[in-house]
Amino acid sequence: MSTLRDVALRAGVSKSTVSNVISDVVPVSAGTRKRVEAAIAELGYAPNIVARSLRSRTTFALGLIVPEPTNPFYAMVALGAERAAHERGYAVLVANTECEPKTEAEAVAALIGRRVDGVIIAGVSQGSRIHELLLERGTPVVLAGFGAAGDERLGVIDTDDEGAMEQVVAHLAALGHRRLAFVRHHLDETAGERRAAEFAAAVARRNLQLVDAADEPTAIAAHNDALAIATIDRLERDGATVPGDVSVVGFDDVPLACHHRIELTTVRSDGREIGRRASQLLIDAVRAGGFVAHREVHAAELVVRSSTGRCAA
Amino acid sequence: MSTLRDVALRAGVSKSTVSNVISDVVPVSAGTRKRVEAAIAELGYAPNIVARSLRSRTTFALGLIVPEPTNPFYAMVALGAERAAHERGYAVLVANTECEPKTEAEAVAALIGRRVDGVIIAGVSQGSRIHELLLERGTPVVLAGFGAAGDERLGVIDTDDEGAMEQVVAHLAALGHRRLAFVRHHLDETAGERRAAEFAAAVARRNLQLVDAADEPTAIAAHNDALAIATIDRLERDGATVPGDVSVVGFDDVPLACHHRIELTTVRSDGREIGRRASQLLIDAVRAGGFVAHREVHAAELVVRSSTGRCAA
DNA sequence: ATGAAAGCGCTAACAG
DNA sequence: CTGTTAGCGCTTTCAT
Repeated sequence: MSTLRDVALRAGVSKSTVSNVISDVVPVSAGTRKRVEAAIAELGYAPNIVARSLRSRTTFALGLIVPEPTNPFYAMVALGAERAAHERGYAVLVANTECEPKTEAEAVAALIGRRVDGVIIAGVSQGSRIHELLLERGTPVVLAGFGAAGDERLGVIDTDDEGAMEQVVAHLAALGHRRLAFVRHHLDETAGERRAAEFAAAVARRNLQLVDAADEPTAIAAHNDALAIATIDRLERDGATVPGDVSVVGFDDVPLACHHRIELTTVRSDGREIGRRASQLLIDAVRAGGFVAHREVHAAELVVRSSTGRCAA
Repeated sequence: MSTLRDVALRAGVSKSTVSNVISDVVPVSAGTRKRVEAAIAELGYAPNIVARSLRSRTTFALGLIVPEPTNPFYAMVALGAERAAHERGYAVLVANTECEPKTEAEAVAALIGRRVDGVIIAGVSQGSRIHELLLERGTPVVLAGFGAAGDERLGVIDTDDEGAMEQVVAHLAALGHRRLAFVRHHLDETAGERRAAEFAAAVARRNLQLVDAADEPTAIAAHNDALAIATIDRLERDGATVPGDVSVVGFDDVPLACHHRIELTTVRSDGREIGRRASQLLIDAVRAGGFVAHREVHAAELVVRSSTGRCAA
């Protein structure tokens, strides 16, 4: 593997000159530039980013913490974040935590060791303090797809759970439902916490009844589509019909939600855009040498299909 | 951010001694070790992996090229690979290519620049030569979840497409189907190519008819579950029934395949295990300082559900 | 416009 | 068992 030195020797110039033609910030005469470029091509030289990182004290690498890679929503967030990062010359170190606090801690330690310039967190276990650890170290952090109280230095690209749950409950109320339940994922995600709370708040605003899923609700909202579909499965295996006996609403609008055998009423959120935006804001902050310190909320839209219907009760 | 030097100063020892207690390969007296560990803890010191990489000429980082992060199968491969890598202290740089040759090329260039110790390719566009580029540079490569002709130096963790397609066609033939079709993904994946070929071969072995999907087959096998489910959708929207008029078989056994409204007959493959194994073999090869040069085929099992039935024709 | 020299933070001989 | 020394490959003043 050839180095700057090899290229310099071959082109008959100094290392600094080669560095200058590559970085293209200090002027270089047309002639030497040609010679250097020829040498680079002949040797198949590729700058060693590791050495550059050590010297420049920035790695041009971002960390990405994903709670459930299997959930298409997070896959989209990761996709958007990763593509946007690469477009700007940043690499992405991915850590899938499956919401296990131990794995989260290890992931953060690894990212710190590798001196990533910033970290995108797409989801964490409840009560996790990993973002604080990072901020304390001076590493900018952006939360993608969920919110968090607190630290001003944090970047937050959030989904409008409040607005979404308001739409969901309004829709169900309009269909005559009065006994509503919310089902959450088994994983300890912070996102689930808030979404459930917003649902409960919307239910309370309308003086409807919030019941347990096992307690014969006429409508159930799920934390995500996978869970909604599993809920339909369970209900129908138990002999109930959807939406005849019970209406079900999902969240995310995964590709399969529109399948005509499912026709899931759900909330559409644009994971890819959230990921892209998170990456963009993070890189802007890194370049400016500061934290992200910015919050924005992305609208989520209710998509009514056939898993919800008039309340029979 | 404190460095080795800071720790050494604080503990009143040399940098090498600190390095020795960290790497734990050269013996260090219990007393100095205590003092050094105390200093590390007090300073919150975390070794700079970038510097270590530069010096040791290995980055403890793997590249992972994913064609479609949205497909749960690839998500599982990525999950398995990433977790196995982290367990062994390796970081993972992910590049989602969406099977675009240009993106693939950029991803490989980025991985080379960052001097990853090895690369896992979970899928590439047809005719891609990126693995050769990597091997030429001396970087070990393993293909996860698909095969490729050629290079002895390659590692290949493959799915048994031949056996799988044999099972699929045997199942369909036993149900009386004689006009069979295979539908592929729009993306130019190399995997799709071979699976279609193995399907065609199995059909030919039984003297059945291979027809176009538009040409009224009584059974359709799809390259993956998403496609199979989309096919069911299309058929039923067009007024056909599944499996009444047409039987449909998928591939992968994604979580939703077993939903009772879908009950997709499909082939189960263990993406997570394939990813895990790919990582493991790659790291073994990296440590041994050579290429992977190993192929293995993971069995895939037909799971019969209700999207296939007796041929009505 | 180009070159010489210093050093990012670490590991690895080699002495002692 | 511990310290000294010499770089890994690059960028970056600072001269020239």
